[in-house]
Amino acid sequence: MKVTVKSLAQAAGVSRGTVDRVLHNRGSVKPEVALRIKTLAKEFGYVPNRAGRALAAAKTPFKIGVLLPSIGNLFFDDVTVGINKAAADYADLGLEVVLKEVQGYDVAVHDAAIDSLLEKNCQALCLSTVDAPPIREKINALSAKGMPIVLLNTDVSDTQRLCYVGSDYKCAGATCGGMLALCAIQAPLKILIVTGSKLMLGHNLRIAGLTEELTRQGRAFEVTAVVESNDSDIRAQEVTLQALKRYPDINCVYVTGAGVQGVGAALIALDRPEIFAISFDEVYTTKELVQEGIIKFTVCQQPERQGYHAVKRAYQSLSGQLPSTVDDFITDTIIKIKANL
Amino acid sequence: MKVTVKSLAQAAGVSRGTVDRVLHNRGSVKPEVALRIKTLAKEFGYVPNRAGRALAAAKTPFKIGVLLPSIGNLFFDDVTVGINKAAADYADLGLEVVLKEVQGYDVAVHDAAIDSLLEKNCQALCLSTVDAPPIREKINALSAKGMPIVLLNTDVSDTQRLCYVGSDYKCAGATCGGMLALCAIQAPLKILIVTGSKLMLGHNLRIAGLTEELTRQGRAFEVTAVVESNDSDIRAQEVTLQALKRYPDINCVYVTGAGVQGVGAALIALDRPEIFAISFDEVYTTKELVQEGIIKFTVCQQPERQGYHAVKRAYQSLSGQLPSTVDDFITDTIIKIKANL
DNA sequence: TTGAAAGCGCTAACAT
DNA sequence: ATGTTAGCGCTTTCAA
Repeated sequence: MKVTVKSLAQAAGVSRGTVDRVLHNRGSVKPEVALRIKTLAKEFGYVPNRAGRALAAAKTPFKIGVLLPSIGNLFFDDVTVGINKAAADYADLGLEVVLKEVQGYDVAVHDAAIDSLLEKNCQALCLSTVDAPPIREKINALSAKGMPIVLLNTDVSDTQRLCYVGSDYKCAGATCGGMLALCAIQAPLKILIVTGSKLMLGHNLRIAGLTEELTRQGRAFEVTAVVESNDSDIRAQEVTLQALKRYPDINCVYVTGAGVQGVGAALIALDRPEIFAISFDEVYTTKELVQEGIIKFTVCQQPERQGYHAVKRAYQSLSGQLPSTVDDFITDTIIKIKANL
Repeated sequence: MKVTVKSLAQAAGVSRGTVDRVLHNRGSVKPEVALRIKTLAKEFGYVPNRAGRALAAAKTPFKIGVLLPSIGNLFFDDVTVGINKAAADYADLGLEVVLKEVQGYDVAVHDAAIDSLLEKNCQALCLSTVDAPPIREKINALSAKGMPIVLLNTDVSDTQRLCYVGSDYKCAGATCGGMLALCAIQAPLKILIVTGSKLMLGHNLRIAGLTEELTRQGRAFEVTAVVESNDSDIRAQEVTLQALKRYPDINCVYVTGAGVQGVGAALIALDRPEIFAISFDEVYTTKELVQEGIIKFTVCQQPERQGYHAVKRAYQSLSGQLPSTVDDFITDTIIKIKANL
């Protein structure tokens, strides 16, 4: 027999209104009654019916706020596509998505952006944000109040969030290592690492993943130099040029963050097509470089799925479809070469 | 303003019952009235509300029939997982999924299986079936009657189906070619092709994709032999052993279908780890062979997503969410090596 | 051939 | 603090 608000009300000997109030912690219910109803709901395994709620609350949809540092970062275009698809898929189930886009990773900016989403009465959040104390505290405070928070693309350490939806950066790095081992340039690898920032956890994990996997496979290699691009193409080009001139025996370039186009420009300028360059993600310019053979392969993380599933998870949580603890949603680590781009 | 059955009824000057009858072609409506209502619905861009229907028709759910040749074929395990997830996701929106599993690709068996799904009053079908005239005719006849039919994993030529959900086999083959070119064994490639069946379109496309890509990249290669495994591991082991003994200079084995484990067994038996073996999909035994380094990489096709999306598409069609023509859903071509398995 | 009314599960406004 | 009621969009009787 199917468990509904009605059947719960009957079982508890109260009205449906009371059950509804208890289920949504709206107060104005005698604590003992509330407890009884909650117990019953758990016992019978009550799961709210989304169709019923969508219909009843058509004019008060669930509001999910999404924060993306997407301004000036083409990577997030695909994430946004996924978010919009989820929004469309769940629109007639009573979902409204508010998207807040910011530029870069300034803590104060992110902090303010989250506040602005809260002011708009969002009941759940999907955040692609920075791993900094003020943000961490805000996430934990909101979580403690019962707000579902999904961390998207970038996790924040030591937080009680609903779940993380994104890539396994270390696996992505290891995959690059595995590919390098497989592709077996004859000479020992002399690697130039062009990283976005030494402060970005994801970038560091990609580096660790690479070196660990090369070591695990017993491949001879050396990290000749590590330079920072600050995710800027101009800067990436400059530091790559410098490093390649200074260390002429470098035969592999590993680009952990943005700035891929800049690295490509440097390789073209120096006319060193024999250098084995690899990168992450598939923004338009990176695709072109793979097509041209400048970048040999790029390791991707299904950004569209990340956007879609972050919103889906938040919606599921709000509509009470989720168990109390949920697994993280780790997207696949996808190797793209010319042929499957 | 939102377009509902009610608003349509008002606009047409009839009752909601009449509009409903027209929208579902239930007859018993004067043709001119029916036409007027249909025109209005199109004009106003009416899209049925899934929540409303789910609630009203809770005891008469949409019934979607799924046919899989999954008995004895581990590949379909993941497809089934996806199907079940979709079934769960849409259960409270009034979806019921009937799964019919058969063994192999016998036309008569598949034909009968489809009939059995129809007898159970399925209103839409997801079929992973054979490309044979009787099946083709049945699909076209049902499609003509307005039944949404999704072809899953394997397309059937010359059919008017709703859409195809599955892999791009040629791209998968080309991806293998691209990887071989990248991985650059020094000597010219001498390839043994172990195909499932020369009658399977997918297997043939994988072969064509490989050779075309190698040619495109100007890679020296030769297809030394092509043998058939009939997707049986025992047979695959036998024919692989024979071929490798007969052509000792083969340095690459390309397994287009099932029987990967058999090929692995042959390679282990002959102790020829230097042979560059590649395969498709990631059934348990294939994963093990990749872990062991016997298979260098395997190219996968997201079977779980295929199952999920086939059901999702069929549901969307039944619930009137889809435009008149829909794109095929082509899953990604995914290279898996030891590190990202 | 058509209309009217009931009800699916839920929420919100109103009444007690 | 609790109960009652109306109604969301749709389908399905039952009448007419």
